Amino acid sequence: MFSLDTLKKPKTRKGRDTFNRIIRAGEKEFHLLTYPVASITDIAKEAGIGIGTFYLYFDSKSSLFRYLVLSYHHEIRKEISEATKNAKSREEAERIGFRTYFKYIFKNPYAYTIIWQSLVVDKELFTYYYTSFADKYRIGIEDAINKGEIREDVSPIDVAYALIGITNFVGLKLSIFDGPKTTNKDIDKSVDEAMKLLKYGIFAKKD
Amino acid sequence: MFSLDTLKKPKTRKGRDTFNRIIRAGEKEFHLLTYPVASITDIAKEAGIGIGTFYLYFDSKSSLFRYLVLSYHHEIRKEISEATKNAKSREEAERIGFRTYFKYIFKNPYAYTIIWQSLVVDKELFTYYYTSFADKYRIGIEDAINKGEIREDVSPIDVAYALIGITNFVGLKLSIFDGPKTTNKDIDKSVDEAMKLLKYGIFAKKD
DNA sequence: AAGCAAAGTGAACATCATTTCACATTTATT
DNA sequence: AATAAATGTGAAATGATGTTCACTTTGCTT
Repeated sequence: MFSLDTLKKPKTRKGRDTFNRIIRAGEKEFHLLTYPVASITDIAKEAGIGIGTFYLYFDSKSSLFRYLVLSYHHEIRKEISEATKNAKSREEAERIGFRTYFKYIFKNPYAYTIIWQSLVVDKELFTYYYTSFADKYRIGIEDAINKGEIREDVSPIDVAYALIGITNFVGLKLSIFDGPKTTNKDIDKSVDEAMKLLKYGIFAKKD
Repeated sequence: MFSLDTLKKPKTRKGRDTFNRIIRAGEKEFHLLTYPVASITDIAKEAGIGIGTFYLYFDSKSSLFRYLVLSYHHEIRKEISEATKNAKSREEAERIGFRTYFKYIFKNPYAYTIIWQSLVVDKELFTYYYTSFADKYRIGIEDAINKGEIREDVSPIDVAYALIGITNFVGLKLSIFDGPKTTNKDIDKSVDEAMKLLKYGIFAKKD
């Protein structure tokens, strides 16, 4: 249903270079101007190509957008799954997952707003993006419950959405609101804070 | 900077009725079609008015959108602040806050997508919406820390964003992904799950 | 019932963006 | 070198859409 296929794949080095320039230009323009404002003319100009060249590789403006969102989806899942592969515990996996996610959005500063824009540009894509993400997460949580690492009395799908919410909004703060003044130290601190929440909750213990 | 003022306020019953019809039509069309696709013609048709009438009350399409987002912002804050006014503890306040928020988004099924769309339609508005929300939340958390109800070792602003993230994504699931098949019971269950997370974290205790 | 402010209208205007296409150039292959 | 395949181009066709404005209707007030 949602695939990364494009209208036409480039077959030479030159073609691949142009294709990549379109991708990079699309990211930048969609991020900076937002989808409805960014025009194909803008994107072509930023990529240093003619308008017709754009339509050599993509059907339409929306098809480029969709390609970008699906690329991020694929990459983020891949990076998190590889990074957590050798985790010794669910707790360690969660910490690495947070960290990998935050690192990713700083390595790809345009990804964040583009993914969120999908709610406006293509509601089904947005739904696919988050429901499939949540479902994968849910399965991991169920496994951890079976191994006795996560409490049995939690609802895996609710926890999945809660954790996705935490990463998304802490990520929103780090990358959009605080933006370029965010340091690696800030990222590490936010990971620590999120882990504290997962480990101890937030309330003071009565004693 | 961001105010709820409109181009012109209606002065008669008839005018107020028309104004309200524009608001309701705008909500519906922006939600169903998304901002860039929903046209003034659509909105006017849905409201049962002429196009010119629209411009009697609003400067532009974007100004109606902004009015809607700011109304939600105002209403949500008001409802939560009133509902939690007499809470006996921070824990109770958090529970009531979750519940009030979820109830609100079911009472206003179009609010959700419209607020999120502000990232695309008006980035500054989006930033204002969430940063001011987070800041208010942060202050509440700091107060609770001072009263010894929340642990001293947490970062209030990070916790604020984490909690906003939880409500937003659990709310997303309830209202957009699961949609109309969500019952009151489901809402209560999600509130319980979120509270468990805040109280105990998610990991099993080693014993 | 006159007078006036408020409310209402939609054709026409001014833009503007996506996409096509006939043609040009570059690169790979024989 | 010749030929085919791939890549590149941008003016122009096409199709909207947001907004204005000259004008009409409604309803309140005296």
